[in-house]
Amino acid sequence: MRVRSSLKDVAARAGVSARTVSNVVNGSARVSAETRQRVQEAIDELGYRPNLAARSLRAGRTGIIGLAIPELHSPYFAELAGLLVDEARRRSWTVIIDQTQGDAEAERRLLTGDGGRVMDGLIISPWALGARDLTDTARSLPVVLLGERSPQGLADRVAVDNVAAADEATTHLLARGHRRIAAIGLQPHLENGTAEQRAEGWRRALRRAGITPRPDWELAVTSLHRTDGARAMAHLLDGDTVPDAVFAFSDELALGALHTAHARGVSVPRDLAIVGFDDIEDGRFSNPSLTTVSPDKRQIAQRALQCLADRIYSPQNDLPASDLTIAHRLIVRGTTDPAVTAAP
Amino acid sequence: MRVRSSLKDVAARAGVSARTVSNVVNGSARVSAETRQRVQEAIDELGYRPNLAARSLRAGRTGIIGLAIPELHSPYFAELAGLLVDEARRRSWTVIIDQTQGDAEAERRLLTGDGGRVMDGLIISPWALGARDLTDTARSLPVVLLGERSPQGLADRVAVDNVAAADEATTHLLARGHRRIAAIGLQPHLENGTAEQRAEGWRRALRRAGITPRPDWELAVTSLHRTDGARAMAHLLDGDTVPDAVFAFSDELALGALHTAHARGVSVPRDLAIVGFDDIEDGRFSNPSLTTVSPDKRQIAQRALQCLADRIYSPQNDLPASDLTIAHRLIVRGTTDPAVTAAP
DNA sequence: ATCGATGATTTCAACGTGGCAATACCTGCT
DNA sequence: AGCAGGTATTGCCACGTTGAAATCATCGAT
Repeated sequence: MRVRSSLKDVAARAGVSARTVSNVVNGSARVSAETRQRVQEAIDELGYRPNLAARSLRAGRTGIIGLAIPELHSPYFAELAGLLVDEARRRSWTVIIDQTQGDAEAERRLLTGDGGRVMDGLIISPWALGARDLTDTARSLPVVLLGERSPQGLADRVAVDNVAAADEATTHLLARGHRRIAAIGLQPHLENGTAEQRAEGWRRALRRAGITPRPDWELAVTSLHRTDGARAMAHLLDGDTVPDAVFAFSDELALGALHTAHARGVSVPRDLAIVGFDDIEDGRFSNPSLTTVSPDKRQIAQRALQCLADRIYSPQNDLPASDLTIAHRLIVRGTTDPAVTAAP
Repeated sequence: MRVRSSLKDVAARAGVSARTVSNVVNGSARVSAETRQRVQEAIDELGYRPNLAARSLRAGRTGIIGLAIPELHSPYFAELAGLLVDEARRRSWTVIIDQTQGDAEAERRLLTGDGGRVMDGLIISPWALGARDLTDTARSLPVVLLGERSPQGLADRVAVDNVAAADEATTHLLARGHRRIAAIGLQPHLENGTAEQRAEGWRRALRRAGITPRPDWELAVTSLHRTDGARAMAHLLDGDTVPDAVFAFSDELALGALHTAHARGVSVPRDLAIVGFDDIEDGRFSNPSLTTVSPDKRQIAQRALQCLADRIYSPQNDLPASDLTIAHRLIVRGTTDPAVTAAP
């Protein structure tokens, strides 16, 4: 049981050298049809499979890339991870997924490659780590950052234009006549700047409409889960002035807010409009369905892998860091437009 | 840039042999405090990291296990994957995730280890592949099946008691006075037997209550997504007799059904009660929140990894296949009980 | 018959690591 | 001084694969 045959075994059985077997497996050199067939038979009979560890040792590459995300159970990251795994397979790479849980130590450990280096490259969506922490790693390993920018210009970056997208979402609410618009999702405790950018877009849109953003309506959250959104919404509803619209920095926050509104008997979108961010599957099927900013996730996956491929296969590590802006669009659904009910 | 130092480099710098450096790294032999410190300094200065490919080649193990699931973007699998990754890290294993998309070829390719073997073991949740296909693989690689049973007894299996759980869910609906109970989620096109087991539990509960299960109320779906649930619900509402309750074989199906009910103006739970299966996060925050069968996902992750560990570290591959039944419980929420509204 | 060219196959070495056994060194004892 | 009984360190090899270069065979042209 659990027998493993090597090139040598196959070679012995086929009566050729190990190198010839290697050539057959890789198609790397010319091999006569006759020999090829004989070798192939031996391979099949022995059930030979190449040993990837040996191959990697020789080649200096593993064919494995890492994906570091805060958590896999959150729909946005799960969807993104799925797309990345697919896209990686298309390039015959395997993906190792690591969850950092927004833990700075975990993110750092991953980046420094503690305990050994397996990955040819790394795609990371940093939360706890600031851009400066990423600098060292990017020097020794191709790194693509999702969302966060690397100041030294050592790693590529793929992200949506958060300010513009948030502005657009807020402007949509303004256009529908809302004036008392709160924002949920600030994360002052994290190094990550994404939330602040979205807040900036929200403020910008309000100011343009002649409205002064209320600081007490910039609601901070610990994480981006539904519970946090629910709690923030409850807080808003308990306030002296109640908003007539909410821009949540993630769909999960938005869905949590929606749940609280429903539980408190606040009618959405009549008494309260809600816009989310991410366009996760659940938002399409919530009641009412969720208006949201939809980043082109497939594009994120494709671009991130393209960046990685460029660096991994580049002879010198002299590529300038690219900063790719991903397309996004506002999808109007039931939480801002009463006319929308059916699922797409 | 992108320099990699090896044991040899460290050895040269510290003025010792490569073997001694190896000893320091692994703590495998006695090394004098003085030497250890000198070596450690050299390691730090050079930023040495052990080469895992070489280590694997030598040891015959990679420290990597595979996780094959149909799709990562589906919340149930995403949550489960997250738990498995966590649990694996606790055992210092890394997880490679592969999505089979319910594609028989993909599942088979993965199992036969086409293109080389990296994994020390595999946890697979088979859809397209029947149990018999799994037999060959399990002979050469430790395999744990999630849900499906291996007939030859070659692979371990971890699953909930689907029949009992479905029976329980249906009995709950009966206890609340429902009589016209439909089932959504049959998958006659798949080899996977899970759906059929849940259908069996549903039929059993109905019969015990003196009700003959209507075959036209066993609704088949292509996949377990919200859309499929929405479509099935629409079909039911268009029928001559309309059910007063629905048991959906997954939470996603249930949420899709809930969405359609809402869109059609059917009040849940007053006119229609709904029970799902999986206890995904979204169900806790839907409006109303979703009654569901909750399998102990953490237990699934722990047990699956325990099985794998047992086989990987077992000197002979002579362990009998274990068949572990995972605990589950019915969580009653808003879609069956009007008294429940708030999120837990 | 000899040479060159082309194609097919082989030999050699090396990637970085850890198991094994050998060696060097030290301490205390007779 | 010689020797047993440690402890600390080292050299050699193999794991399975592939790049580079060498060898062998074949065939057509001179």
